[in-house]
Amino acid sequence: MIAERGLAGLKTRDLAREIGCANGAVYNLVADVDELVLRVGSRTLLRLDKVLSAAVSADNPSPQETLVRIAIAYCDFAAENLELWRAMFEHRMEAGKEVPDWSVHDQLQLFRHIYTPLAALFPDRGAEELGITARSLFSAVHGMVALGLEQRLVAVPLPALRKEIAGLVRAMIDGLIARAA
Amino acid sequence: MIAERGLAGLKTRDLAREIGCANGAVYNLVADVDELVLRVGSRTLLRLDKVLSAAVSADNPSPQETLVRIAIAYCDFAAENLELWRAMFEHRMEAGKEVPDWSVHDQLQLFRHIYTPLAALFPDRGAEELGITARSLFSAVHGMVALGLEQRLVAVPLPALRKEIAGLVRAMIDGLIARAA
DNA sequence: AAAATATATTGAACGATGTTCAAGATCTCT
DNA sequence: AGAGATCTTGAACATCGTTCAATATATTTT
Repeated sequence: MIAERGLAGLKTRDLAREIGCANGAVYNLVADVDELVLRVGSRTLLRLDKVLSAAVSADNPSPQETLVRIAIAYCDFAAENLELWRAMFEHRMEAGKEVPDWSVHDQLQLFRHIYTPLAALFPDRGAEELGITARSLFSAVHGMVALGLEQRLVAVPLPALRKEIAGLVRAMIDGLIARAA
Repeated sequence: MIAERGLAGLKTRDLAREIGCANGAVYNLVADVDELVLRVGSRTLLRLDKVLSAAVSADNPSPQETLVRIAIAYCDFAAENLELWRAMFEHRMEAGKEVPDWSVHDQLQLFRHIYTPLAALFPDRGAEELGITARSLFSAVHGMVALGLEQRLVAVPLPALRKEIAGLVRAMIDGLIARAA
């Protein structure tokens, strides 16, 4: 239902009807909608993980090229799974509640796709520094994808967006290498 | 109320009580909450615009340095106006409704802070190409600020975030110049 | 096989929320 | 002062997520 109608289009009553049970029966499977959304998010992250792995496994590209491919694959996945992907970032917990550990874990899991090639590029750097760099790289790419796929402002065609992202990643890596030298 | 309790903490009844009028009277000032949020957003954007202007007006920095300062100022503004700033990006229109022109205009207005120094850096490029580059730069910085200020995952202290952003902007510009040569 | 216990399902009801609207109050202009 | 326009009120509506006592089903025990 999220994939078809977006996060805002997910209603427990519609969901119950689609499943074929009563309103209240939804709460036998899930504590509340927060958990439901997070569970869907984890499935989406798992599919994303496979896509990212597949994006580099074919040949053995350089760390730089690996990072570029990861970014492009991320962009493509977001475009092809727009609503599911958006739901993960649009969703906010009910006031006061924390994101459960299993969900945080599933999110952090994906950073290894960025962390590993970064570590190969900068063997001298510590784990914490690499972690921050990985987060920065991801955030920047994520921002470009998020606003690029939002039709609200300037509309950018997907091929142009992919090219922009590739340029950004290459520029960031070059910049990091230059400052390391 | 958005600044204090966040976008999700804005309720029309509380608002009416705070203003000192009946529930329904809110709708004499505003068509619906969507408009209310957008109006608040426009005020926030106006304040942001002033901050960005002030960030470069003192001396006369190079275009590169100007872009770095704009990015840092954007980060600082977001940190100091966290809920108001978040509200602008978290808010989604009611299903089927489009963002009104005056709001889109107020949003696009800010791009000149990025566009102008970019145009100085790349005088040969056309308006459309510059527009795309400006959007990319903004998206990348916005992404870093958005995820950086979100405590959910890895917590990054503000000074570290500012340094990361400055590095990203410099790297992107260097990369753009290198490819232009 | 029957009774007893545990579990699952139902759908009406609750509380919160955005929004509407007829009735009443207030203001404005002649 | 009176007529017409405008504003204000607060009850009522529709739509949500969520709860829960009653009912139905499944499992275990005797």
